[in-house]
Amino acid sequence: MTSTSATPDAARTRDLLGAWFRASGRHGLPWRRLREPYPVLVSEVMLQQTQVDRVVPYYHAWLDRWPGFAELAAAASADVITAWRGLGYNRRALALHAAARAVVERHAGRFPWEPKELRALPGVGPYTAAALRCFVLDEPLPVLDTNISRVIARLALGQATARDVPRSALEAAARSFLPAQGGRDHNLALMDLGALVCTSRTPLCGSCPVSTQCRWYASGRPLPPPDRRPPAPRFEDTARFARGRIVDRLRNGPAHKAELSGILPPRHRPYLEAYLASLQRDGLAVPLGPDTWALPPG
DNA sequence: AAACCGGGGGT
DNA sequence: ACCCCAGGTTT
Repeated sequence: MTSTSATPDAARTRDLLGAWFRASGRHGLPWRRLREPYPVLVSEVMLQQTQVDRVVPYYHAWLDRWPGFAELAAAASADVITAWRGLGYNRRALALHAAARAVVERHAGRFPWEPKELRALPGVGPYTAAALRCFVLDEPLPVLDTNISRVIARLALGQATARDVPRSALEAAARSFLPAQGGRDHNLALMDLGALVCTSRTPLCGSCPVSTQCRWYASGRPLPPPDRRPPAPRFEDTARFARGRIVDRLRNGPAHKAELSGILPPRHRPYLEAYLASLQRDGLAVPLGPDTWALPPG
């Protein structure tokens, strides 16, 4: 069939995508094309649910302070949490710290590339494990982040979003486009296309290098089915907001419970004990005395 | 499968 | 006001 085919041609799609990537990819990102696992792991964990532009300065500061697994493993938890200020999802900082210690202590400083051991590192799930092997070792693997998932859902499956597509279907479709060898530039191209052109809200199909291959474009870009989740509560009313406030105060040093209560909106104050217990469970706070709390020293 | 986990920027 | 983001872990 021709360009009116119902399904994209894999080789043609790869070629068009590759040419676009060489001309328009985000080649300036500092973690691109590095072949060592440490800086790539740092970038990947920082990029979990945090946008690229905000990660860049943190990435540089982090590598400057802790240039390798050994240095990070030797750091104090409190310093790691403090350096994470502003990135959000503070448990990721602890995971990265614990992963560095696992590499040093459990794997004798040798990065565990075997999938099972890789996935056992704290903070390394399906995406990050595939990303590390693909971007550092240049292996042809499906790498399904939110951007690539959306591109594959549209291009290969004709869906407006990846929301209702089973992961197995996304994997199979992504695999069908992979080159026989390599794969780093291919997946980076898909990722950049999703970030720069095939965006979630207002995709720029007029500027898309693979619109002629796209099933979603060919079918007139049908809208996604309506999302029928209940509306989320105001962020200021969530435990996440209160926990974030507490951790941010502890970054300045130990604090008495009365002060911690004072920095919370009144609506949260009855739950201070519960918030502190959950933070202690997560390793983000420890009691110093009966009523004084701090970041974990270890 | 669903809930939980922060914060900032874009629209 | 609402959406989005180089997800992972726990239940």
